[in-house]
Amino acid sequence: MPRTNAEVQALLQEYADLVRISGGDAFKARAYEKAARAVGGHPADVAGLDVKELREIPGVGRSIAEKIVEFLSSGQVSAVEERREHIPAGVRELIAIPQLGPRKAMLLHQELGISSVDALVAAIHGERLRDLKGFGEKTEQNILHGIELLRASGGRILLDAAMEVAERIVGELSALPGCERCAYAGSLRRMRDTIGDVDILVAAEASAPFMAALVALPEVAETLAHGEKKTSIRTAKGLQVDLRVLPPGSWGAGLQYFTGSKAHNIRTREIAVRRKLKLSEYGLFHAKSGRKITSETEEAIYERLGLPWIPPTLREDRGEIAAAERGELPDLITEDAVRGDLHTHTDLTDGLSSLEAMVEAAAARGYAYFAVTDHAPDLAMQRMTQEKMLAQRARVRELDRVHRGMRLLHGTELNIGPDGEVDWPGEFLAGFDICVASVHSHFNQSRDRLTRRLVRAAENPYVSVIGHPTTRRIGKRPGLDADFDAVFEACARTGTALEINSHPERLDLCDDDILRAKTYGVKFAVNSDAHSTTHLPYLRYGIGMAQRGWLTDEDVINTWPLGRLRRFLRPG
DNA sequence: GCCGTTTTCGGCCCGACTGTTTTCAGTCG
Repeated sequence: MPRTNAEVQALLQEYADLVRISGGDAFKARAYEKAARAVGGHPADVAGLDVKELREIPGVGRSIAEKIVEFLSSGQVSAVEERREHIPAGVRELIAIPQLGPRKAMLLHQELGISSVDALVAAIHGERLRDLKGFGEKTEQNILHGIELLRASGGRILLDAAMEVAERIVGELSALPGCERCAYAGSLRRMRDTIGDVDILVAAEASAPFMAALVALPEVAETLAHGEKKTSIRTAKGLQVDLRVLPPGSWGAGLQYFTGSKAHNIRTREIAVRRKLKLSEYGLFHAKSGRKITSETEEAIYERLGLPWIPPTLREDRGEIAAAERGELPDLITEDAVRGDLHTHTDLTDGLSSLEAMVEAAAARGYAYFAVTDHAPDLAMQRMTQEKMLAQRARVRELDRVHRGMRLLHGTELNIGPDGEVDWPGEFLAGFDICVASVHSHFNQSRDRLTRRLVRAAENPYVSVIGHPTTRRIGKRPGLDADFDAVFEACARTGTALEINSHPERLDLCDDDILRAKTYGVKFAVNSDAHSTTHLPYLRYGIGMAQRGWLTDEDVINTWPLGRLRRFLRPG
């Protein structure tokens, strides 16, 4: 997504929140929210568009277009500033807590003067909430639980947000004279699902110009350290970025060291010690003489430790060293190996892009096949009908004839009901090329019931893929409390694939689940769940998760040729 | 605030669940 679009999206969303908190017109708030989403999913950069061009974005009318133009020219919007004056930023933070919405947040502020999460926790412990109208003991407990959840992410941020910052900084620093190498390392290079801080490495003779360039970046809110070897900043959004400049000869050792994980590095250093060597961020040395053996590339360092190069996504001390020693590292799936996306939406339901635009964007990514899987009617807000689905199918078949290089599959994302049932009867499901089925409601059922529900969905002959199986939303909602071993076993038995949903807020299944599921012999599908053409590239994050789960092409059905995929999708 | 093949007003995605009420407001997907 272009950076400006993301900024405008955040601003419009903030305005929507502020309208809601101040008790303004709910429809007005919704209009801003809708426009925020539309700008976020708009394929072209909004920077440089005028009012007339902006109004062509669906959901953006005169008033919002003018606010966007004001933002583009001055960096702020007076209407937003005005509302910010009346509502402390801390009050808006409160609505990030699950179970706590704008009305309750405003009541807390007005009645108890609460304007931060900390103050809220103190008020709950002082049992001051239960006297408010609409609050009770149970509400206090729910809010506390929500805060725990929010804090469980430990201030870590989502993978895509960190990636965006890191790639932009790497781009800026790479362009400076004297830059021999530049890359991000750390948990971002290992593609963990959330990121604590961003580590950036530069190989250059002189460090000062790079340090100066980092602190001068526009998104820097605070400089935490500014030295010769290391400089740290914090961005306006609270993300810490550490920059280290290494002598070009130490590049490989530095990259290996700062990529981690800590546990992986401990293992590699132990191997070095056994070989009477010493490994540090400066290189691999003879323990006794201190003479340097190598430091220029990661490959050379691993080689001198008697190991093949280990992909960063495996460096978690989960058996990768032993596998490397035996020459049994998996031949990991790559994004290039993916032949098509099997879970995407259009503006027929809650997507932002038309069918035609989604198909164009998929073709541009070089896919051999592409499935359109809009929501089924039990997600009531989508107002789906059989007639709408059949009309879409007819259009998909037409487009399929036009796109000779790419086969289009017509599918749907079904809702797994409270007892494992899905939206439509078998006769209608038989008409789809692919059915993904996902849980979208009743998250708090008992463990037994949730398990039976998912198993029953896997046993449905028309269901080929279980979408975002745990339904977690990072920092917002934990995964379902079900017996997933039973679910994985059922999927293996019935030939139902488990999705690796690539949306940065989901990444579901996550790496640990994938590793466990794989032991049952399950197949997987790495999908974007795109709701806009701009979301199709999310696939890279799902691929990261799949690599962290040690998956190969063979494990993932959407790397397979179309014929083999179709046989897998066949009901039964 | 947006939108329009019932078009410049009067609708706006709908339904369920929870915890608080005693007939409903707030939150969520």
